[in-house]
Amino acid sequence: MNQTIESHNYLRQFAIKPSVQRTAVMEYMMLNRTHPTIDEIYLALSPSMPTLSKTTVYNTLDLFVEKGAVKSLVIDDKNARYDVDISAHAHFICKSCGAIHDIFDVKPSVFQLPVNKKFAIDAVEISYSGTCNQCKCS
Amino acid sequence: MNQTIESHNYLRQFAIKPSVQRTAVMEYMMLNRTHPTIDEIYLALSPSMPTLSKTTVYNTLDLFVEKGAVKSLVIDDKNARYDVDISAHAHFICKSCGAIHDIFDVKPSVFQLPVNKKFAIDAVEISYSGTCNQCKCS
DNA sequence: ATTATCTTTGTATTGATTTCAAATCTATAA
DNA sequence: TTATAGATTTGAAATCAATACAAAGATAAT
Repeated sequence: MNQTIESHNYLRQFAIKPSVQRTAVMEYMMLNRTHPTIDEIYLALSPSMPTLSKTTVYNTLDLFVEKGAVKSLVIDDKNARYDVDISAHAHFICKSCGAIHDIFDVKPSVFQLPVNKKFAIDAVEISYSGTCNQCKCS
Repeated sequence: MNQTIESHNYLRQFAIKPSVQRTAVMEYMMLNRTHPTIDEIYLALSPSMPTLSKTTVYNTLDLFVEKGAVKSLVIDDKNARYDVDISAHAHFICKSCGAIHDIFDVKPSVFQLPVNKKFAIDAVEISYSGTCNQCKCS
């Protein structure tokens, strides 16, 4: 399968050994760019991989984050979210329905890391919140 | 006590009825600007208020956030954090020790909310992460 | 003083995440 | 091929922050 090969290669780029489980998780991330939770990934893959364990999904995402292949988001206070798009962009969470959306039209300078004498800053997360139109109009 | 009166007045400004518990929590927040967790607040007040319930601390902070007297932070994936400083500023979390620090020297424009057709954006949280000097040098 | 309302409390429950040891898989050398 | 070491996966149990909820207590108005 084409997608499988793509996720394979992507994993290799980050020095991640592509096991069946890891490839399936990465393939899911690449096809579903919805900032999924562990549970969503597990529930989506479980039918076609009945032996998959949720612990494996936790382990796998931890590894992906450690290797820099995906970013973990803390925007949602209920669950950890994961983003396969590691480019500089912000996120919006609808406080009503919980959906998370990308916000790309943010000035690049916003993502510049400030220099600080007390801390070595190496990452920034920009999280907007409010209500999405769908929730607003219902 | 002076601090008690101050927190009293502060609560009134946000239309929060100042009960004994609410005043104690707000007083703690004003004297300890360390972005405490629910547990930290509870453990700090518990000795002098033996009947205090942790549920009350949860209820109280929920109310404070709802009324706009404090901001809740999602920067820490382990616990909710609360900040009595509601002015526009960013935060830094040390991934080693977990401490959270204010970052004030961020350009004000960074806190401007983008206009978006799909969402009504009404808040932004800017979270930096890395390692603090204390952790780096030990 | 009585009643209605608001607030606090404690217990029980939920649910995400972690821990951990056993089982399974993979790669390589003998 | 077979043996073996190392890496990965699995499932069960434990942890712990957060929530739900109903009873108890406090407050304010009549």
